Amino acid sequence: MTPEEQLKILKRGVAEIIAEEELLRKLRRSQETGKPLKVKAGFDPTAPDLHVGSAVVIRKMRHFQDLGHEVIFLIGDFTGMIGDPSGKTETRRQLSREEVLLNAKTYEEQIYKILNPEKTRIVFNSQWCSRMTFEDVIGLASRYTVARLLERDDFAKRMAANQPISVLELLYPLVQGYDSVALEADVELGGTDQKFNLLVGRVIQREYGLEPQVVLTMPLLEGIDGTQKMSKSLGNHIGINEPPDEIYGKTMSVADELMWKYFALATEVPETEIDTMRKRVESGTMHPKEAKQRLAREIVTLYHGESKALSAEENFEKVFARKELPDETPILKVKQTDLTNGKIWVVKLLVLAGFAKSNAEARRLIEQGGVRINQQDVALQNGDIAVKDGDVLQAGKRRFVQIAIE
RNA sequence: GGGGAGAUACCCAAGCGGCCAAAGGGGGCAGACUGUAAAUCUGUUGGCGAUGCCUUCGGAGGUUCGAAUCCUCCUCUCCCCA
Repeated sequence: MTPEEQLKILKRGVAEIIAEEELLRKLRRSQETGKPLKVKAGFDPTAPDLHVGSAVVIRKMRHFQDLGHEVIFLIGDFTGMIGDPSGKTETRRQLSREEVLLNAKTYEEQIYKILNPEKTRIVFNSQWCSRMTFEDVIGLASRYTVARLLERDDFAKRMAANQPISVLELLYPLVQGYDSVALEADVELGGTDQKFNLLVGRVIQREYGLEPQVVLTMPLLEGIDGTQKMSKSLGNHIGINEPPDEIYGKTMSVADELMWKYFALATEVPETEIDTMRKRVESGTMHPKEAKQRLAREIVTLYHGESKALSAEENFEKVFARKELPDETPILKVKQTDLTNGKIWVVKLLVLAGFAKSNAEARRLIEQGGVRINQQDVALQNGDIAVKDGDVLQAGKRRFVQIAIE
């Protein structure tokens, strides 16, 4: 494949390439010398649950792999092990060596749903960071100015809003840049929110006498709430490890306007095909639901295979279109000792099922008409109710559990 | 080093001696409407088998019949000066 053809594939879905000519040059050289490009992307060691949003970058890594390049999956364990002493200790607490290794293992299990294990190198930045002397650190720090660090958008905003910025945070971009030096990266991938850090990497590499990396940013995918970027902590994510029904259902709840972005960034459906669908939906010859079902199928197929995708679709239709009970529901084991004369307090049952965190919350759920047993509404006045094997408890529209007495 | 401002529930933010489990907004959850869309509207959003009780307003003490509100010390943040 010619470098030009490679470039075309790599350009799909990207937000920005800095600089495109440089990438083309690197691709050409790679082909001439037979030396694959080193493509690096960094990941936080604290969040081992990958979702469709974080997969956008990983999918792009896969594209590089398929073109024969070397992909380096960098886990930023060094910074994670230091933690950030400023402000919110909870969000950036210090991780132990064991935790980091455990998280790394979890990453491995997940990324190979996307990446080719044969062509992936997993590295930890503690490998070189922890060996740096204070002298090395001073040397690194002297290569960048505070003014330039403060150019970064969120730093600038926080300065303007009189919010704290720790020196460590200021150092993060430099550490990340140094990673590119240590790895001699040719290309670094990241979300558009990483653009600043990725660019710092170019400057630092040049300072250390290396050819600057090409920076390739991917658009951030909004979560299922449709407004904020997908993230686990915001709870608007679709995890790639979630069961097929969950992935399917969550995808269906994405706003219509957003589904095209999902198609482009989260699936491999050819761009021309996406365009055609979009035109058909806009002209009214295709129902938006139909297009979105295709989307949901595509995404489930990527992580669970086609047959699971089809059964997820069938289940979805059954539960939400026909309002029937799903084929399979999780089992809730109710102990004989929880029952009095075969009865149990509804409120307690909801807590037992994990549908409410407290009795008060369970009460509210019932008062608001969100609870059903075998499709029958339950009221608070029902008090203790008789339950038997096979009864199905439902909270809200999508949470079901089947009771098994033991 | 000196001076000033501030820390309130998941987040933002009002309250500045009792009427405060704490306004308002966001988010979440539930209901209606739908294509489980989105948007919109309504309700709800500390705990307790509960017309009452218990725990919450950065932390620890204190004043008071009574403290988110007043005092003392501590921790953290921001601003101005050096």
